[in-house]
Amino acid sequence: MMRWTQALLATLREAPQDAEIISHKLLIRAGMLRKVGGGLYTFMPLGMRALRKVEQIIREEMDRAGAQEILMPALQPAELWRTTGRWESMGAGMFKVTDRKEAKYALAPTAEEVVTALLKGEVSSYRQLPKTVYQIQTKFRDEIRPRFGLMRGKEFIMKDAYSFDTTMDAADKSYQAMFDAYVRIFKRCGLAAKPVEADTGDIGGSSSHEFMVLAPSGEDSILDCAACGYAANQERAERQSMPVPYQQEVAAAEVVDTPGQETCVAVAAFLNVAVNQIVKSLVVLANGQPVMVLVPGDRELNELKLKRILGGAKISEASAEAVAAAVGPVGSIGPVGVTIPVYADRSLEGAADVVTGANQAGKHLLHVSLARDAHVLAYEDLVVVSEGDHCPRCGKPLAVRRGIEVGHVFKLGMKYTQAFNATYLDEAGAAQTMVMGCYGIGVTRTLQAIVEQSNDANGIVWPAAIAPYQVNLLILDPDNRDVVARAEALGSELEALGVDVFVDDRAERPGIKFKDADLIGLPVRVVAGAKSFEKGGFEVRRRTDADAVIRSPETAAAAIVNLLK
RNA sequence: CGGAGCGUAGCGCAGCCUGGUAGCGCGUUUGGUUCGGGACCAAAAGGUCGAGGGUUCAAAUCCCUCCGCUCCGACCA
Repeated sequence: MMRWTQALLATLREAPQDAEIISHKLLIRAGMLRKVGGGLYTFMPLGMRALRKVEQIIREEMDRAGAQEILMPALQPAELWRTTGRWESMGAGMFKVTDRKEAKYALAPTAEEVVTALLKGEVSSYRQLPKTVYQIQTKFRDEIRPRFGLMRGKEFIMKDAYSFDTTMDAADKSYQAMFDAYVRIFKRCGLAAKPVEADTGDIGGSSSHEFMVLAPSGEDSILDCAACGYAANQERAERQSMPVPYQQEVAAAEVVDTPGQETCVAVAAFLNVAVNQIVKSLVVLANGQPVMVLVPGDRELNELKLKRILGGAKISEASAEAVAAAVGPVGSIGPVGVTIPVYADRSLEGAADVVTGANQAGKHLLHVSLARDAHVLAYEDLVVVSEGDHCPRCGKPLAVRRGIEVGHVFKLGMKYTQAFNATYLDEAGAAQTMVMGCYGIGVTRTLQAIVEQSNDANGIVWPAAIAPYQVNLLILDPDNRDVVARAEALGSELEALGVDVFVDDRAERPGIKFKDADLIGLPVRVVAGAKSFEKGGFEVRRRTDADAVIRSPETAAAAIVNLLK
């Protein structure tokens, strides 16, 4: 039984001005979180208890899925990172430190290298596989912009798990086991988390899913098909491409003056044609070499898709000078007559009467047939999928939603095990490379996502499984010995039944206690006061209920336990 | 890093434009009246005005430099 008068707890009537989203404001106001610096927070006692609840659920489900908990150091020798080349490729996102002997270390942003080196040493036979290990540990990332409290911090707590298998098929099973565990974890946390297809990013590997909590404040966009259940991160989302309508060759390409018209919208208006009759030509650098990409004039290029098509090449923006040197002046470039490689979105396949830049300042070409007038290396899905596009599976329109990424599962294949030469001997005594998967949950982010998804105008509404305490016992007349004695008796009875009780024993007016109880958001509020006893006992109310119910001292504990189920 | 804004008591803010005693609300402490949805009265504590430099008789206020924080874009659990 924790008593407020003894707790390190202060609620705030107003939110600090640097908190932007509701969950951040509420965690600060409810005294659960305090800021230390940008992207750095202290968990106060109440917040700490909620965090431990999330961790415990994760532990239980990881263990249930057959994973084993370990703890690796957060300080990782640079040598390990050099083995995979990520010492360089992680770039500025990784904190690097140097010891007194000038040896370099990474502050763990993740642990593929450490765990792969570990399993390489521990596993030598197929008989020892599969193995999945996990840890719950502080991670460090030098985020360009920490944001929204715990949502994106420089330091955060992550559950990271790693699976090692003999074959791709076996690895798929391990992946599925983790996927299923994630579904259970987020469900037990009271979160509606949606698995969506995702890009693998710098971690690499063949496929991955993110677990997204839908929220307007989320940083990711998700394409969602209500008809068939397809869901994907916008970075990854595909679409059924509808060919642009201009399929008939009508005339030879013809140069027209378009003075000062540089954007697709402007050129379309100037020439009095639809924006999607304009072909948007972009030049980007792939591993430093210029490449042209064509998309319909009303579309955006998805650089990640281009990157995949180009075999993982580093895509970067080309300067206006570089574009001018490669093809022509920015604002008037096009694929006709260029010598650099040209890729086009699938929807442009067969486009035969479109407008492109003429690679001369202030001039465009009418009636361009891509097949006749340009040399397109490949037609691929290259655009950012947006609201209303056709679902790649069923063709129905897709909706765009915002999401908070709370978990991410990856099939890594042999990217890391190959780099470390992490092999085992198969039945025939031949060395084989282990197949790997990795699985992350942002624990601190998950905690905040729970608050983001579960609150009302008065404060937090903790799901019972995560709440720092289950019961908030308000003693309205702390000077009344009889009231205090009966409240204490109920508290002890509840604790004996395994219910965590928080007691507001402050000498404050009732209104203040009610407001604070709503703000802190424990699942059940019990009021003990002279008035409640006149009415027959304790007032019991769930955080989500409109009204309280009177329970006699004899029946209160059982009734409360029942409410918590 | 690019763009925008902010930095004055624990929290929320005013004062700055037009230089001259550092203020308000909440919170905190003490006393009193109150007491079922953020009471009232009285008294009090609490401030390197983000830092450094400059202008000036005089700087929270004007100028310069730096630092920190927040928001919008590229990174990600």
